[in-house]
Amino acid sequence: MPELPEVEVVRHGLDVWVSGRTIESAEVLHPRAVRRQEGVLPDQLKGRRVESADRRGKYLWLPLDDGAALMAHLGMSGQMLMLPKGAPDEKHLRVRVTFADDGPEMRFVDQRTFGHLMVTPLGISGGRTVPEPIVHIAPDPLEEAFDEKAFTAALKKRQTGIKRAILDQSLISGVGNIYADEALWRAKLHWARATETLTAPKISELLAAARAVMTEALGQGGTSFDSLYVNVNGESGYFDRSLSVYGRRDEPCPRCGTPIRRDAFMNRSSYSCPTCQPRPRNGRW
DNA sequence: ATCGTAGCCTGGAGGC
DNA sequence: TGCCTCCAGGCTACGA
Repeated sequence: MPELPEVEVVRHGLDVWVSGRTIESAEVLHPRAVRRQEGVLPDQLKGRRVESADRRGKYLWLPLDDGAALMAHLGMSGQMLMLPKGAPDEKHLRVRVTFADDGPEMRFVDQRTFGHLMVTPLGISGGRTVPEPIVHIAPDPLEEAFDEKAFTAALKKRQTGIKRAILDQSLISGVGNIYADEALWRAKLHWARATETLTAPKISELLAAARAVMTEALGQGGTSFDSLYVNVNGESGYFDRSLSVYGRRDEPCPRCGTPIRRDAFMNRSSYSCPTCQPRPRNGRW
């Protein structure tokens, strides 16, 4: 499941493989794979040169030489793959982009179709140039532009639980269910802890934990539970071995040995240690 | 404005 | 064996 570290691995791969290349054609094989302007995307891409590959949170984009950008969100199962021309099509191939040279083509493959591509103008947000549709999302914690004081102030104003808050991309971007659980465990915070009860030092500790776990995951190529997350060469990451709580129901807490619990949360799961992360008396869901 | 939830989607796992 | 239900979960739309 691609969160910030996984998307960064893909971004880096695209930067290496497509920067400076000129797009020859684009082919859309599934209508849901392109949002807003599926019919014109091929025309918008044809003949454009890719400048680089950029990212904020879980969004990545390729700035183009006409000032627009090809933006991608991988959703749950999206992959960006580089493959030689003529390689057999994947079962869930959604978009194919070919280049005006002999190098590999770029493919957007997505089993569950939660991901999408889009050609969009660029705008300004948080001191950076980003695609217009995502100017509302906050900087991610690995960005220079991330403003810890502003984040702390905004967080304390929220009337909700801490996990719900850090999954809100308008407060902090790039954190998904896996790294939220890992960061909360490292900071010894229960997911339902009311945001307004957190002190600035505790928020700072949580942020440091989020940065640390995501940086470590990046160093191991990201987290792959199944074949759904892979880099541009189709290779899995192996940070799943280093996860402390996520997906480890009933396994011992690496810190104290208490069996990890799984709670239902927002129609999905939260993993935590009952001893290190006691349930707050006045928690919020 | 703020907060919380349903629904989108496919395929693997597990129950019967 | 095959059918059924559950589960994974980021984001948008929408209701309170």
